[in-house]
Amino acid sequence: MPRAKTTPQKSAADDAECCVPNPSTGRGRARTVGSYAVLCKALADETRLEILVMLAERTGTLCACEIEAHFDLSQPTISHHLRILREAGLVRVERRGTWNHYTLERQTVAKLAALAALLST
Amino acid sequence: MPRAKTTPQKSAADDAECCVPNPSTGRGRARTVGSYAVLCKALADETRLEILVMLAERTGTLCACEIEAHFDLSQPTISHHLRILREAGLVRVERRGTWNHYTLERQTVAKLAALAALLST
DNA sequence: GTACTGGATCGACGTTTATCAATCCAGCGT
DNA sequence: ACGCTGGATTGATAAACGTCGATCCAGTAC
Repeated sequence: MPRAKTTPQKSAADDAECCVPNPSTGRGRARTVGSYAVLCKALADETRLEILVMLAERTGTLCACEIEAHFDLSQPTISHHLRILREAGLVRVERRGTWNHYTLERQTVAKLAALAALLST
Repeated sequence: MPRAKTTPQKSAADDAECCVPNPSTGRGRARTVGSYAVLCKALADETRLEILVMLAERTGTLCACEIEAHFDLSQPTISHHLRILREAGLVRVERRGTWNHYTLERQTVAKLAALAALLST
């Protein structure tokens, strides 16, 4: 606990405080963070990041089978990653007949940029 | 891998292709991703995100004791999170006497913006 | 109808992660 | 020298995560 207030003398270092007095502690928007946590969690995997880069490189859509062909992972694993990306709002799926076409949800990517901006303030 | 690609030839479905022909198998540059994965992993925790927001709100530094006082977590847990943030290059620590002062490493935050830009291409 | 195929879901297994209590280390003060 | 204090390190534990094989479901083609 920051108990350094008991001796306010200017003994050796007057500013030997542990930190700045910490006023009002801007506790305000440090609570909106949960929304970004799920987003970052979805991005915190190399496979998922690579999928997103694949989608970003192609402006069009990409079907799941092609995504799957790009990795040495099993089909359930890719399906699992796509599910996480979908639930995070990072990709959108469109069923065309039997095949699923995925597109990047750039609106959610913008949220990542918003986080970067929030931390640059 | 029994699910090997059978390369759906034009059996009967003329244009019912699963996706665009997929030429050149763009396997190229989707490899830079590993660098971003560690960054996102460090961000993929609510506590760590909140610490970063605290640091971003204050332009100055923040000592570990004050960070610890903000959470209901034990001291080793906070120390663990700070370690991960440090190893990810997101914060820089400066030992002043007994206390450790942390500052946000905005250069690394810029890397997050770079990822957002990469995905917006 | 049956047969086939793209994809999701279900268990299960091994690894990683967040958390804690206990301990250890390094400065500071008397 | 001591004691005290801020922080890091060390196990240990429980939850979450990534991966797979097996299975199931929904379209399509025959």
